[in-house]
Amino acid sequence: MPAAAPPLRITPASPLFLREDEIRRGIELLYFGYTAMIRGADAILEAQGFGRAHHRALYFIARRPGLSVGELIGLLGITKQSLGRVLTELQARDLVEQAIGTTDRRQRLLSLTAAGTALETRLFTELERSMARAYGEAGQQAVTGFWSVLMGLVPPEDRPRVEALQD
Amino acid sequence: MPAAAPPLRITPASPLFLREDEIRRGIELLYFGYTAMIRGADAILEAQGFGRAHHRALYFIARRPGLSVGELIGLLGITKQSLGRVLTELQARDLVEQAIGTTDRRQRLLSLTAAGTALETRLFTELERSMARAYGEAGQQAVTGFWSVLMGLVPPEDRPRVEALQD
DNA sequence: CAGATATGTCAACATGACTGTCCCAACGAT
DNA sequence: ATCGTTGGGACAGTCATGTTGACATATCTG
Repeated sequence: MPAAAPPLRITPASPLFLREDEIRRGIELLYFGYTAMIRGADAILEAQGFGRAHHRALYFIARRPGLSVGELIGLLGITKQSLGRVLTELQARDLVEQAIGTTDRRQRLLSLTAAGTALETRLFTELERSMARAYGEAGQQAVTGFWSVLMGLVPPEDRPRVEALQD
Repeated sequence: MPAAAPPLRITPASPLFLREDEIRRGIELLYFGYTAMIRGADAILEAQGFGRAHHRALYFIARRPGLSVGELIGLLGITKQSLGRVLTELQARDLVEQAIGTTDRRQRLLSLTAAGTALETRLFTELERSMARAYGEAGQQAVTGFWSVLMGLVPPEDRPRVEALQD
């Protein structure tokens, strides 16, 4: 059972919820909410000499162990040169390891080492703290709305890739 | 009246909506949704030789005309040196102007020129296109949930600053 | 008047993205 | 079996945007 919701006073969207004011409210909350959630992990990363780019790579490798370099590039939306540096550093620190692809031997399938899993868990726990508090304050129904709007922001052609993360 | 919602199949949050899977879903949707919304304006910015930092400054100056440099620094969460470079460039291009503070003459109150307003409007229209589509697909009630969760992500001590943007 | 505050500026540096190029190994089809 | 394509790695240079630190100036406040 979820804890009783503390009083989070949110003005509901009006029937005219496509007015500029309400659009701007969404833009601003998305900006501040996103940066607030991310910020929690920054101290851990900095202590390790890593940045947010390393975090994103760790996150998706943890989420889809055995994914190929190309798939990770697609998820992150960056170039292979940009990812290359990050991946090299994570491997040098024994947080990420590669395996030769089984069906296609050109592929390098990425996974976390035990140390990598440990770090990713610490980072995830930070994000989880923010997100769980927000979910708990807002309630189950609000969470569904939150997901709906965010998925609506993703261009339809990119949605399958996001859905595919959900097993 | 809003257009009939197209079929946006979103699995609702389960009663156990604080499980790791559902937390991860929120993290991922927040990441992909945020980047998708932002991306729309990038082409306009690049054509002008600007980046996202310029966009954020323009956005908040448009939102709160006459705000001081210190207030803008607080909203953006960056140092005055970082903002200084951005602001200098925007002023050199006659998009932003300064006025001496009325009650405190040390303050520089920022506002957009006509050209600045024109550019900000173009950029906003891009964001609005994404956001309005997402709102429309998800519906009024989902928008309220979207706002609730995002506000819950913002640390309570930072919430007044976000609320203050809503007039 | 003295100290604190708002802002500006110069310099050095770090991160993380980009483009462009070249390379090699492995796949796939002819 | 050769050949074009693909997955991945490596090197070089550049750019945007953030950081710290130090110092200057004008103005406010006690």
